Amino acid sequence: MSDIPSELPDRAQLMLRSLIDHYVRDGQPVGSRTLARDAGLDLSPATIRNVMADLEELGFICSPHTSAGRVPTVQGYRFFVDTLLTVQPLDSHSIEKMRIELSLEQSSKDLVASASGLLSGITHMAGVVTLPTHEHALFKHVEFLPLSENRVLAVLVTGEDEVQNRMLEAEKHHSAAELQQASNYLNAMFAGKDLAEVRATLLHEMQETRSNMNSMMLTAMQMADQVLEARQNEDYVMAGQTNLMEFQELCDIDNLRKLFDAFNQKRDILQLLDQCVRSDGIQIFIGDESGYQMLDECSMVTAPYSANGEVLGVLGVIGPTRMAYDRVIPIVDATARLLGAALNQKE
Amino acid sequence: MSDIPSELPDRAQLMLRSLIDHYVRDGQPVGSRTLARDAGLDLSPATIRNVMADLEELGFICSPHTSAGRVPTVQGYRFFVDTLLTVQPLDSHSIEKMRIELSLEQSSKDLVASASGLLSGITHMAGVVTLPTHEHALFKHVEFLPLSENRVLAVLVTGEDEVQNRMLEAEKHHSAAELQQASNYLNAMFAGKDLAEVRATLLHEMQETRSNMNSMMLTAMQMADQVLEARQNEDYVMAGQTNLMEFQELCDIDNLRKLFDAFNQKRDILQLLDQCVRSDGIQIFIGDESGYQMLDECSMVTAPYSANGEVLGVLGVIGPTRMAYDRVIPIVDATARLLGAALNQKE
DNA sequence: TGCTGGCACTCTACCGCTTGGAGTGCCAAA
DNA sequence: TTTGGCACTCCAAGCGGTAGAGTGCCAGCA
Repeated sequence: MSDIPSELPDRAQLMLRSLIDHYVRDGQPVGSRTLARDAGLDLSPATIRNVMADLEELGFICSPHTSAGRVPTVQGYRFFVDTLLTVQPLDSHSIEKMRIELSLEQSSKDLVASASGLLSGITHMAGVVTLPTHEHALFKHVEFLPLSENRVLAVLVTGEDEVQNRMLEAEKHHSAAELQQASNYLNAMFAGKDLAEVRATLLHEMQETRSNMNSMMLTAMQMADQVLEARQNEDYVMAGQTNLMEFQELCDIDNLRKLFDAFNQKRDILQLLDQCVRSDGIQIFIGDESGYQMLDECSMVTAPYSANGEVLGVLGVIGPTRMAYDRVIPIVDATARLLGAALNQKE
Repeated sequence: MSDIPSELPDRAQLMLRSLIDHYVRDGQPVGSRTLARDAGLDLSPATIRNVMADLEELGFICSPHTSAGRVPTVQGYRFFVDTLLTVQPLDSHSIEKMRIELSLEQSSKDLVASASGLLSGITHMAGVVTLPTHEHALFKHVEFLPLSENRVLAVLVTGEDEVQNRMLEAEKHHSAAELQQASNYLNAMFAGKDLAEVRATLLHEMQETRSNMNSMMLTAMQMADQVLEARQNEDYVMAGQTNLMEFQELCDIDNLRKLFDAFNQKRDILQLLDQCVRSDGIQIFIGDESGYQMLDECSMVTAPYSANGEVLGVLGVIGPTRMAYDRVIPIVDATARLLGAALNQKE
């Protein structure tokens, strides 16, 4: 639609930036007079109005009604974020608070919760952090315990003492001794190996050498396979949802309900977050860019976090479209790095 | 304050009941004309007004302003619930839905989630179910696994294959063999015993016979003690919180936030639910009776649920004060019984 | 050509006023 | 004891007027 957005005159860019600054600060449509006063351009309101008309034509701003000021559109924010934005360095107080909070000795699940709490606490919006995938965690130990009938409890210890339980249905009842044998076998074979590698080896072995295996080995492998198969428990931890109720523009009870339902449902949000794992670096969805109606009035700023060079998950902030991107981006960025570091340290 | 509430004339009782019926149905203050038409008393509005004045004096109803109808007060609802209410039998469709949902084979945690979902689904309000306490569950099996440094992973299997992990900090590093020995000892000693009994025995033994124990036994007991000590993970599962957004009277964004914060915080709600465990049977908090400000506009209907004659937890419904108590009470009651039965069946 | 002041215009938010409807309380009569 | 009647009160909604904010356009100026 727009002809030469990249060649938008400096003056117009400056004005757009100033307008967004203003609007983010106090949520009111910004008029030409205000902008003339504060944009630092030393132009009369009339001139400002001319430029604003141009910006409106380009789709970067619009006015709610004839005699209101202008408000940034999604495209306006997008242009701002992509080409005008200069991030504000994080204030030392916040960063210190984060560092301390995330350097406490705690399980990775607790770390994730802390990170989520920090994000929401510092930004006064909603924080969200996906649980780290264990794709590349190390197999450390597995233990099988007999339960009633054919059920077997599998306890899998990975990487840095992360523990997971899983209930398996076996084909027949196994005694504690049999199961002990099976786990010994697996532990001897796989300890210290990468989980993905373990899985691959398992599948391969089961296909290739099936006939050569004794029944104990086969049982062990089948059960291990079940344990590893079911580990796709994608999930996230969210904090500060209620912060979003403070924002005027989100206070439509109907939309608020859709939003909170989506948070509880998790499916859509997970799908969205999933898109952010791949893009390495900050990813931003502004307003309806997300494609989900309940997020039409919201923006989401995310960053993947990683340890040992492996991306483990995504974290981010959800808030109103009218958010201080220049402040939020470094916060999300820093949190991702600190969380990664904290998880790394555990290894 | 009121002199002879128990001797409230039949006619007045009938009117209060009819007024509450009306108000619950459409949320508007009820006037004398409406009541004259529908209360089935064949009296003129003027007479109705006289009686209404009495009810107002007793504190059972009040009018928002001079020329509005009357609205039940908390005391009005209380009197209604305590002495006027005749519960409506549950429609067979709902009860069947519940029975099916809760008879599926699932872990007790999932059962609790299902029950919570059912409560909110059927009542269109928020459902809440505390996790079952395991106080009286049976000790089945314990397993210790060595992790890094001095940490030990304890896996406790109770009653009907409920599994719990716990991370322990030991005083020194233990080998897998040592830990195996310890768990063997405990399993032999306590398998099949009541958890509370196990705990008591442990404490007793550790005090009395400390000097006679070998170090393995001592270690085993200390660790077992740690495992059982930290099992007070009171928690609840909630569903349908967003249903509450549909109610006009709760739509004050400020109060809504306080409410949702309380739901997330859990502490206050847990404390309230805790009061309901003791009272055997339906317990109802109407409006500010709960003592928590964020629940001033809400009522809570709860019932304890139990299996094997032991109370395991509480479940209930949270909704606006203006709720159909006669419909909600049997739902809560039935859910408690069905959940208890489902948990029972697992044993 | 670009900038500016001036001016007419538009729209919202707010205030005060009026009106209709709903419901009450009280009183006198049945 | 019940009832119809009546005066009264209050809210909600509609209406007109006004002030304020902001716009678009235009003619004049550098």
